[in-house]
Amino acid sequence: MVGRIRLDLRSLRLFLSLAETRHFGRTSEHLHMSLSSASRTLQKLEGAVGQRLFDRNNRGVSLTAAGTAFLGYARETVNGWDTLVGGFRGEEALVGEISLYSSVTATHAIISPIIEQFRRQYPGIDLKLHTGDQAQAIDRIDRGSEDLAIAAHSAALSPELQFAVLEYSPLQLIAPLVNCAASKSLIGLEYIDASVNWMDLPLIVAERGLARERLLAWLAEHGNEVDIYAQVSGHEAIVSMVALGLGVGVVPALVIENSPHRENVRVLGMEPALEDFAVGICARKSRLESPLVAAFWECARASYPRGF
Amino acid sequence: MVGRIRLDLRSLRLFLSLAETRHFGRTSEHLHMSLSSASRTLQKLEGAVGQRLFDRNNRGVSLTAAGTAFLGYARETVNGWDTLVGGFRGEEALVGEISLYSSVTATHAIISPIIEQFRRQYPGIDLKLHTGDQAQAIDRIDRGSEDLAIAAHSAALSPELQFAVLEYSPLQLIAPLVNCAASKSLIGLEYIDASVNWMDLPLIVAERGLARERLLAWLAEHGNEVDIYAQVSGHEAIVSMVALGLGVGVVPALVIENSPHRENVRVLGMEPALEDFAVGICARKSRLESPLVAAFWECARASYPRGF
DNA sequence: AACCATGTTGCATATTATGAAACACTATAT
DNA sequence: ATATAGTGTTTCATAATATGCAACATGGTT
Repeated sequence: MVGRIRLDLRSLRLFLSLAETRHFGRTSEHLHMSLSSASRTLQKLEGAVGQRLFDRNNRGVSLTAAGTAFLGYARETVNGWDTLVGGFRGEEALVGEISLYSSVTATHAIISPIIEQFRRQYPGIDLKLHTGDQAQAIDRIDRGSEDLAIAAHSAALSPELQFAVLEYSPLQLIAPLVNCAASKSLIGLEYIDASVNWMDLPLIVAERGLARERLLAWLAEHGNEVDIYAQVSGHEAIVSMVALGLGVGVVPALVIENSPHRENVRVLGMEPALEDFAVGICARKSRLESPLVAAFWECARASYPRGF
Repeated sequence: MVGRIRLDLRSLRLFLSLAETRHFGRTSEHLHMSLSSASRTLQKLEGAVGQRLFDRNNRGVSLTAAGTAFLGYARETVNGWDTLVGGFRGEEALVGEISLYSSVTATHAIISPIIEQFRRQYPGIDLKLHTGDQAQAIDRIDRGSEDLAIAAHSAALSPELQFAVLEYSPLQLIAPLVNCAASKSLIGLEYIDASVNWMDLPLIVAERGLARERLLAWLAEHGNEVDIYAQVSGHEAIVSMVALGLGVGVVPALVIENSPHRENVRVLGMEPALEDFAVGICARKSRLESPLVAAFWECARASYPRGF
């Protein structure tokens, strides 16, 4: 329809997210839309307003004066809508959407009980679940492209982030059960001891993340030289490859327990043991100001009382 | 996009208009959209809100409790947008749209100078011009389907309406120049006098409206019996038919002056003369509370200083 | 010069909005 | 009891808009 002024909630949510992230890529991830669509949608909003709301350059975007003026209106309109519609749905009911990043394993093993309670208590909140390598979790939170994530606690956590441990999962070394070079090297062994020659053990490690860091630190400290056979993205893939007899690997027990291949691998002890994964939930402190994000946080706390 | 919450300005404007008119037909006219589209759009808004905003019945609609609660949010959002965007466009600038009803003739003859000034002063206001038979003008204002209209002043004007005369246009009897029965009957005559037999003059009158009323009253008072040959919608059509030699008719001078057929008709005097048309601008007093509607009203006043 | 990271644009396709026409329902007039 | 009028709803074909992939443009870094 020609001459139609286009203002809608999605445009306003895009505007608000971009004002916070100042990065089209992160905002498009956050809102689960393509970068080009985000760019186009903002251009439409700017056309309707008749002003540029953001300056763009190759380092990202920044709010213009008009954009700063628009912020108040956008917040009031979106918050007013959420409050009003939430009020219709029931006392203190919340309405809107939040995003959560998790690995496939954590989705089944950790998030399931939280989601069960969350959906019951907050039917008006739309949870956008994004799955991938948990090694990226903290980074995605840090750069604002996800509201929440399930991650392993890292010592070097930015002060802008809030972390709450839900449970601990030991890092375990797994070997294949199938007859292969690796299982032959480890025949009859329950622990990795001095008799084991690491060079005979093709090692499958994560491309990045805490499991990798802790394993490499352990190996450096114990002076063993190893043959890193493969570097893969995601613990689940490690379990698959070990099960196939391609080598040995180190993954959280949680991943083993939830793998379809768990009966094709065996756990070997390591002395000393690797430090446990402190698996928990993470969000930017600024995002926790949102009642929607806070609601999920509280459900996580309630579902894992021993964790927090 | 599934699950998308649809709130946009057009939906809000629809809601606000319907809250005022309580009639889908008038609101769809007001917003220049089809009735089915208005119905569908409101249903979408109600879906997004999760509540019925209007009860419908065969006499129209009424606000529900949820609808009443939604009113404040809708007004603030629409007014906030107009204020903000207007502010971007310049000090005191107004943004939005208004509707105006007028005959084709009045558009050229009366509205042109107003529009010229209006567009210069208020580039942010979108004027929706709706043309048709001016006899419907007052009715359309009365039932809320137009913001403003150019109309002939009527004695029986509702107190809810505001009228301002812009100029006077005499009602004139016109006869064809072409050789036909009517022109033969009037040959050599400059005035309708006692020698004229009205039964020899096929009369073309408006279906309704002030011109018709005044003509019929005049004829009743002067005791002449007439042959009403045709009843048509719109003064412009009367001029066309008279020019074609189909009969005589009574129309405002304004219409004659602006007709492409004005050189094919001649004006005959009537003693006593019919009362002039007081052509002016009309709006509901409640609509004049809108700064946009008031802005147009002020431009009309400025363009016709002798009129108000 | 090559590469990287940012955002923009062209274009084909998917999705949604739209209006004409038919429909459903109720009140009113005959 | 039947026909008509007035209200809003639904079906369906078409128009309009949104979307994402891929290519592109630009500037900074190596």
